[in-house]
Amino acid sequence: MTTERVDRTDAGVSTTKKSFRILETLKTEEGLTITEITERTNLSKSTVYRHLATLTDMGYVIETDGGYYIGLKLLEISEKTRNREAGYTAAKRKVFELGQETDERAVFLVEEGYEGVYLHRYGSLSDTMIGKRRPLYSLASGKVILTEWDDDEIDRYIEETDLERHTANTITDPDDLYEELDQIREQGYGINNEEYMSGLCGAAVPVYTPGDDLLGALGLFGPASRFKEKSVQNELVDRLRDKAGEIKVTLAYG
Amino acid sequence: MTTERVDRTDAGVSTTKKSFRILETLKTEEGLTITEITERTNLSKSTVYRHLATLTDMGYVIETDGGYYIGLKLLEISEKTRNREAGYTAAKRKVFELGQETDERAVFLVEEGYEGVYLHRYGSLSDTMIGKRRPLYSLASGKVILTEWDDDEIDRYIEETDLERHTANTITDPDDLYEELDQIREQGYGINNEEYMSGLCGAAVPVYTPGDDLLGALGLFGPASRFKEKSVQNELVDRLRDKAGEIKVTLAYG
DNA sequence: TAGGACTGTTTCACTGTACGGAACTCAGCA
DNA sequence: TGCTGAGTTCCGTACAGTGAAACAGTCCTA
Repeated sequence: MTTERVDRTDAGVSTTKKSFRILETLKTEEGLTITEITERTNLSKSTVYRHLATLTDMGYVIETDGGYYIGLKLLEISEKTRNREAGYTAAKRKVFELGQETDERAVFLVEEGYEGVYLHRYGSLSDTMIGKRRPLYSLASGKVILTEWDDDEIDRYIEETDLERHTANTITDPDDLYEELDQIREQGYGINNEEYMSGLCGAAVPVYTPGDDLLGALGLFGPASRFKEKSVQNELVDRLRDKAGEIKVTLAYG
Repeated sequence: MTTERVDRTDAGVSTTKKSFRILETLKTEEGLTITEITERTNLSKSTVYRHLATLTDMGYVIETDGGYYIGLKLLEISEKTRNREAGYTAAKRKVFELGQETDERAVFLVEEGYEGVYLHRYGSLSDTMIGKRRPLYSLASGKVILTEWDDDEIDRYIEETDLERHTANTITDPDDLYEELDQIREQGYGINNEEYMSGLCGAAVPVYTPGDDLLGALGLFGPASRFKEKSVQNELVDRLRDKAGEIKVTLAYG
């Protein structure tokens, strides 16, 4: 998965892994009891009890009405990552503006470990995508990020990633991907033509720092019915370009 | 170290604590090397190495250019907490609108463990407050939350909290706090009169679910110079009330 | 009201493992 | 060619994490 991954599974602390296994269990199902966690993790009841005691003691887990929940203290740690770059924070605001102005879903995506991670988003209230990881090759924003890498890096990416098919339109052939990236480079934006989920299209542009380093990708997506229109695409791309430019300017001149 | 630990939490896993100690070290200082973390944590180098190996293996920590960073995978877990309640997500949008419309800093605060935690915020790009914890009694939004508790709970809160003084205006006397809460209940909003940081004032209103449960508090804050004006306060409070109402409506009718 | 069926909590002996120190590799540099 | 200071690996040992089982509550049902 990640680059230059050395096999050091031997050197590790399995206790920590168990704690995180519990946390991840609580991520998918909140409000579980000790015995429920026990069933889901294949750990013994006393082990779960002890780990939860530690985690609640530290404030990372909260107990309410006999159910365990992930505490807000983790926010403090993870939020740090969302503000590592000043541009990330600037992007947050632009994502919001994009969403409000276009009434489409807007996202800001960055790469980590050869995957796309949503850092910011504007969209429906029911579902958040923040922190979710998606394959770069099947997203407009992901492909845009790929275009910024040099050839060696892209080769390595393709080698380590299997271009899994998600829809009929997913790019699964490396040559097709190279070609697609060339086109994106040429036109300056990427399009997702129902490549990750059928019925869902998107458009994205790269975001640069004042020093012209890649910060991430700014994207809009919505139902294919709307996004198929070339005129709609053009309008959205123009808007995306404006916002990406504004981020750069914000960073340069405060 | 020595024998005879007075730790009451005898049931716990200290290994997990060590892992989190490393994570918290990386929270305050990013990009540290193994030896730097060793110095800061009083753990042995091999221990730090082993913990980092596990954490990077799980993706919670990222190694780049010999420096260690907190990975975005923690976002996936912590973001869950920010969306536990549908209202939290609705509040996010309203915070943004408030910020845009008033050009002041806007926040949405909830309570956890007798502390106020910022869930959402709109403000300057340089500093994020999300996840930060503040004493309830010294914030407009915090006091608003306190008013919603019954007397027993407030008594217990005051008993367990020492009303530490932050500025000349901080409420440090329990009786004064009771009185203040009464006033807030009466007028339906809270004011922070430079009680946490001198020069900084704020206003806040409670946010309710359609079932009239307290969701959190919506607040605006800014320099005392502006917020001292009664007319300004009234205008901001009106706006806060509108937005709080909109959250309720959104939850009720989608 | 007793008893069953659940919880969560605690105890305890065992043993697996996390630990620290030291040895090792490796890179940069004088 | 050493020297320094990184990261990595090794290893014996202490001890902390472990699971099973016993214990303590609580809520039902009969």
